[in-house]
Amino acid sequence: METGTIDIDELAGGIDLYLTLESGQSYLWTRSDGQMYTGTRPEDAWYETVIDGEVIRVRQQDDQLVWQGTRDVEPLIRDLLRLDDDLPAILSTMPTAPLFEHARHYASGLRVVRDPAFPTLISFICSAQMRVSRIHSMITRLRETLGDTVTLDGRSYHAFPTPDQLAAASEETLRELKLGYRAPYVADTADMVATGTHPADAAGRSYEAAREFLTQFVGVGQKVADCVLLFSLGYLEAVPLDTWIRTAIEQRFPDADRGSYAATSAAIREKFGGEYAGYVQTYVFHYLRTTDAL
DNA sequence: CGCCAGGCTAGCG
DNA sequence: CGCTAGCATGGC
Repeated sequence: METGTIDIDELAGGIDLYLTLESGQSYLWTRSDGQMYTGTRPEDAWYETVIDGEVIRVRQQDDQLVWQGTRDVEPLIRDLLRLDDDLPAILSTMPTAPLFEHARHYASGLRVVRDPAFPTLISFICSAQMRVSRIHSMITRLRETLGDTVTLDGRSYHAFPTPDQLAAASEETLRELKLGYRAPYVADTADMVATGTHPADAAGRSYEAAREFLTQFVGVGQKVADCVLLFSLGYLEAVPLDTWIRTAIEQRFPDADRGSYAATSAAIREKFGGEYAGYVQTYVFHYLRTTDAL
């Protein structure tokens, strides 16, 4: 086992690990105390996952991120948590309205994640009409049932299934894992990826072309595509229009409602500051979802 | 019991 | 193109 630390003071804008991993962006981590998405901050608990075949354990202790891994996973952590992002610079693009001020203070230290593309694609296909905590349980079941097992220090950890592993599961199996009507979407999309069409191939295209590319996957509309672009492929301008943001538009930005998803999306992207509108949206989403601000 | 959750697809006009 | 019924599941 390798271990190490990352000084939070050296990160521009620091980090709040709890907010970053429990704000409904990433569903690939679990908490060693089993209290994920219960609204409680971990005290001594670790966040744990398997990425690229490596076990990663990380927790926040005072002014450090402490990590353990099957090898030196610090570069992996820096990549996954976007530790190189200059948070103050990004948040300085937030418009000056009370909603944004509240969200910025409420979620101070939250970083947008950079998760691997295939798990993100499947996670957000599963997210349709589903609460955050339940998306996490669905994805955890997929990992524990279908993914590789990797051990660290005598304990087992589970990777998200590969496209081949997920494609090999029947729709019936996926329904037993409580995916509901999303089971055939996941099965069909896993099959597409296993046979050569990869979501990461959306990268490099213009934002709207990348979004269109992703909608070829079964169960992926424009909203899910925006989530993949923002939380995996680094399109920080992508603003997913979910029910929370739609309610906020209705109540606070009614003039941004242009009817279609694409037109409303473009309008709200400007309302949210443009280049980093998706980053801003992630703060607003977490603020709205976990308070009674609406 | 009804309502809602990080929506999408297929079928219709 | 836009509109809508139907779709699983569990917590409140």
